[in-house]
Amino acid sequence: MTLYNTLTNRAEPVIPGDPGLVTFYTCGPTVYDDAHIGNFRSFLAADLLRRFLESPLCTLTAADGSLRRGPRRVLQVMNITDVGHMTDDSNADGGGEDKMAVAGRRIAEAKKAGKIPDDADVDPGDPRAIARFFADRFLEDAKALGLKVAIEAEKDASLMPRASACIDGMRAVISRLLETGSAYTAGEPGSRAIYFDVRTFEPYGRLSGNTLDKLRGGAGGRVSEANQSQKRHPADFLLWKEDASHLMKWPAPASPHTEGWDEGYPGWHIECTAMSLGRLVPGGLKRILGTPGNYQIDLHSGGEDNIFPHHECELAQSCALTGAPAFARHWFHARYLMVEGAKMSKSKGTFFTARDLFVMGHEPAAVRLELIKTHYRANADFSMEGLKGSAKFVDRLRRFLDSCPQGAAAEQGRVSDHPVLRVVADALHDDLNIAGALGEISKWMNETTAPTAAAAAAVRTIDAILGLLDRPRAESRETEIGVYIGVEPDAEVEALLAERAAARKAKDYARSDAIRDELAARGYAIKDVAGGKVEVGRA
RNA sequence: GGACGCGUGCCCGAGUGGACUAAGGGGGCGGAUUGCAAAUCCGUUUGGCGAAAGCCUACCGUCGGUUCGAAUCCGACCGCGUCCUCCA
Repeated sequence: MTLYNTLTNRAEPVIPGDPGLVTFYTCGPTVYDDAHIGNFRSFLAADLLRRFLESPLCTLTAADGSLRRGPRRVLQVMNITDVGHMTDDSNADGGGEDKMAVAGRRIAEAKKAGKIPDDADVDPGDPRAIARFFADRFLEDAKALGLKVAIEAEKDASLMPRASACIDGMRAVISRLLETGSAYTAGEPGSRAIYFDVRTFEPYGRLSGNTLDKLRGGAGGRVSEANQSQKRHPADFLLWKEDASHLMKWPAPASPHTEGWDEGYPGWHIECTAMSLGRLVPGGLKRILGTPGNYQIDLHSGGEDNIFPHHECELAQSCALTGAPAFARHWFHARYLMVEGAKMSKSKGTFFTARDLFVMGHEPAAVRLELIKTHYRANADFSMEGLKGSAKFVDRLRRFLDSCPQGAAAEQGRVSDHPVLRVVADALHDDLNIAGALGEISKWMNETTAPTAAAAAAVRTIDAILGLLDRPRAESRETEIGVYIGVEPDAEVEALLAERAAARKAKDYARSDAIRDELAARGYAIKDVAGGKVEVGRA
């Protein structure tokens, strides 16, 4: 399989250290608000890649150049950032208001406005409770959308580590960086800082193209003069900040340089080094700190905005820690999501969280497909029209599978040498060409008028990658006359349906059509189904 | 100023040198079905002529170039998106 590698700016074969086990770190969410569909686009792109790597359809190159067919295991870790980071733009290096504090205010306001139930178990004054609240909601959405790492984390919570639970690891890494001279301390007592010394890491800038000579310090308008002046180089980044006023704080990393320091908090980049290497390298940080070695992970993913500074800095401090020539073999970045042809915007009403869409009645499988169906390296356009198309595809896939004869249990989901699997695999091997694969699947379903048990097996093999058929569906509730899908049965609707049934019986079609219009005006779409019942959904 | 990704038909999106009069989907239009709808199925969707078979004729951001041949390779330009210490 070839995949674009941000580190080298070209599509390259994916070559894991161990062809039977791919280690994959995905930069996860910061849980001070609900994740929006743009966040999920990047997580789902990583999920699609992960599912393909696990598939029997995926062939990878081993380090010795031989080809290895799947299936294989993917050990994927996704962090949850629940340690507040600064909000004050002019003070991005430290200071400013803790994001968790802002989230607390938002929760208090949401409760007042009735958006979150009053009895919701969250204390707006407790940052840990806020983080837990949003982390739980994130996991619900992630599982609904089929993020495999979130589903697995139900059984093994270590796959989605909380930053707040990994502070010791970060402190140990920082202590080591101080010890080896990759980091230094600066500042006045009470607000001292530990910075990474970028000039000690020669390849700095290789990932993002922002090499030290090209960086235009402050071009983003987010650095403060006060902080910049105490650094040895403007690009040096924060590893630790002494700040006893911070809501979430811990003892400083142990070091001769930090004696007598007050409590503080870790910098933005260090958590991912601690959690990725800590969870993905066998033996974890203890082994890395104890025994020198070429410790690397296979894949690292995130959104395009993570490339700089986050991943550049993470790479630098990780390599400084391990002494290895590389940190992640392959860097995978998804581009931004647009909505209705433009940037997501709250004022234009094009800003959606995943749960916004679920509440609007869109099923998770359709949302998932809409978010994965565009190549990860293009700006995808999320549109309501596209979402409808995605829902249709999901329905078509379900109906197709239902029309297949049920083969022997052993046949189901077994790897088969089916022609459609070959063309789908060809597309996905080529830099994860999902749109090409979906086109082939559509064409195949059109051409297959008499599906066999082998076709069912092929669909299951494909769906293990697409992740559509196992998603939760809208609940349906039956009454005497109606079948309510994704909406609550309602007495007024019932009365209208009964009246319409009577009108139709009397062939008073003018009246029956007027009732349909009336229901549409109230936001209900109805359709007559077999057995004389009426299906009621959202318009 | 620097680094990076992208630009395809009404819309979304495959295609990366010859099978492109451009896969697949959506939408539109026509038909089957339905009291009418919805859903589903079939056909159609550059423009011109034609009752029709068909004939002529477009197109891949723009302009150049390479080539027997370009959506595909090269150059310049334009546009969209991201980053240059919050961010997927």
